[in-house]
Amino acid sequence: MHSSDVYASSPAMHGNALTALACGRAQTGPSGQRIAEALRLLSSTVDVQRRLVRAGDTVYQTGQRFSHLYILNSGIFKLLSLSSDGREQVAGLKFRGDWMGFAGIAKGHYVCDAVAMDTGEVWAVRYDTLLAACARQPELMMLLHEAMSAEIVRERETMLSVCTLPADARVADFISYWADSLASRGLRTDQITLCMTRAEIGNYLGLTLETVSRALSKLVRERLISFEQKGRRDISIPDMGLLRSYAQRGQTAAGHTLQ
Amino acid sequence: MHSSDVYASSPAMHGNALTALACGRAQTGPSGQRIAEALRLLSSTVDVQRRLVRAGDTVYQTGQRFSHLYILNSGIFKLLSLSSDGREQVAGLKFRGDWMGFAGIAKGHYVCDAVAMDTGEVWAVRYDTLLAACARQPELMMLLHEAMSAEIVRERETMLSVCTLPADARVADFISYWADSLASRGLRTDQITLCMTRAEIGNYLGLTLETVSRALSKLVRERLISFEQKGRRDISIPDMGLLRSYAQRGQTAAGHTLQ
DNA sequence: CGATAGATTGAGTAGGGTCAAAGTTTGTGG
DNA sequence: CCACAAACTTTGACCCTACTCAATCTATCG
Repeated sequence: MHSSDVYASSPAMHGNALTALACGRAQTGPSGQRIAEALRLLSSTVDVQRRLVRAGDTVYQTGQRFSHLYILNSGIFKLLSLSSDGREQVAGLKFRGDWMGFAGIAKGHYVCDAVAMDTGEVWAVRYDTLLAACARQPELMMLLHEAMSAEIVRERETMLSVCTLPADARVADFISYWADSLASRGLRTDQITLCMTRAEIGNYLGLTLETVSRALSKLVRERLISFEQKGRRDISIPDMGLLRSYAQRGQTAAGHTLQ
Repeated sequence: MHSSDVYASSPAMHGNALTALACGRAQTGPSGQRIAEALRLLSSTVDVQRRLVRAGDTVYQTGQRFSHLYILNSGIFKLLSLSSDGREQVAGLKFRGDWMGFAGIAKGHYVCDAVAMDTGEVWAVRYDTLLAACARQPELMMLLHEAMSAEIVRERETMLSVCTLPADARVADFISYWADSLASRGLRTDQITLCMTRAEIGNYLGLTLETVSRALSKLVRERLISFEQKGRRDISIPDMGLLRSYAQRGQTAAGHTLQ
């Protein structure tokens, strides 16, 4: 088999297009099984350094010299952007199978803090080693490119949400996104735990914590979500479809029936 | 020279970190000379298909099967995101040396329209061919990764701007970004031509066209920019530093002296 | 020269920010 | 095990920024 055969049908081969269309939303990463495959390929091809983390642990920090990429095996991370003038923002959320540190490639240093929001395990891979391995292993290179591409896709979706949706819909969209992220990793989505404070969610969505709180209360009132007893971080989603359509159409859908 | 030597110092080797720190803002791409080098490397390594475009021409459209990446040799492009429910957004701006189509890698189809806003020339490269070439040419692979990484960085900066800045500062930040993009390609920045309507700028920044217009008027009043006679698309920037600090600090800086 | 697309500006409004006061959880130390 | 503190959340009242609607003005092009 000549090497060019391997590349020939790369995008279609993995069937991302179909998956994405089917669920009506882009995926931060490949589906559950694909993630497992990807992790297996990675760990069998390059030397990974495993590290257990607990909520609050930082894997890398803004300004540190770029050297490794990190792949999330379990747990949930947030990326914190810090601008030169002190503004801070949650720039992204990472789940199992996601990569972290891409932005460092172009700059030579990390441009975010990567902070665990949960116990979990990250794999560190030296970037130079990875490049060398990619040259030998086309599948690995494709994997890497898909991961970077997926990050670009996700960031655009976030932009679209932030720029075009009113507050309530933005929060609904956020919850849908979180649930989809879990779903594409084979986890339950009827009941999810947001391991973020209202302030963090607001920061991520360009809203204040009060507005997030009000939006959540409104979603509860409209029966699109409900809180579990004891603690307001466990959310039940009776009908993902309803929630998602609310997010997409702004409050128009509910607006003309209830308000 | 063994191939692993080539990878060893990849990020530092290109000196992006220094450049970025010096100008206080991330670059969408490498500096003028580096872009020329990159384009030379690309055209000498893989088979590029050159295409001249005029304002309004579309290079690829949402939904088309992904097959090529596009590199901008001259001109300015916008990327248009189109969500399933009809919301539309200018998702990015592309200048000489920038790549287009990355988001298609993960999805198998393009997720934006790429539209020329000016006459220019784009180079099309088959993605499968490119992958094969990357395996042989480490420099090419690094180039590609840096371009994808730079896009991620830029998108994060946009998010930060959109989520944390008031309207006037956001517009100021946008103009600074445009000027920086030109500067890093060796072009004049004291006088620039925004080839976008107020509606497009507003859409990109999550504002209405009226708000953009008012913000521009305000910037003129505060002498941070001025319009050229005949046409309100040619903008003079007497002092980039002032404009940039206005963008970063919101209107606080001007607020306590003028208002 | 009119027609059309784009830009500016004003007036009124509403969505979301700000400030403030309680209420809930979680965690810690006695 | 309880009490207290600290962190987080909710809700209300008020206000301001940016959106909406509308009129007018300016360029560009046939």
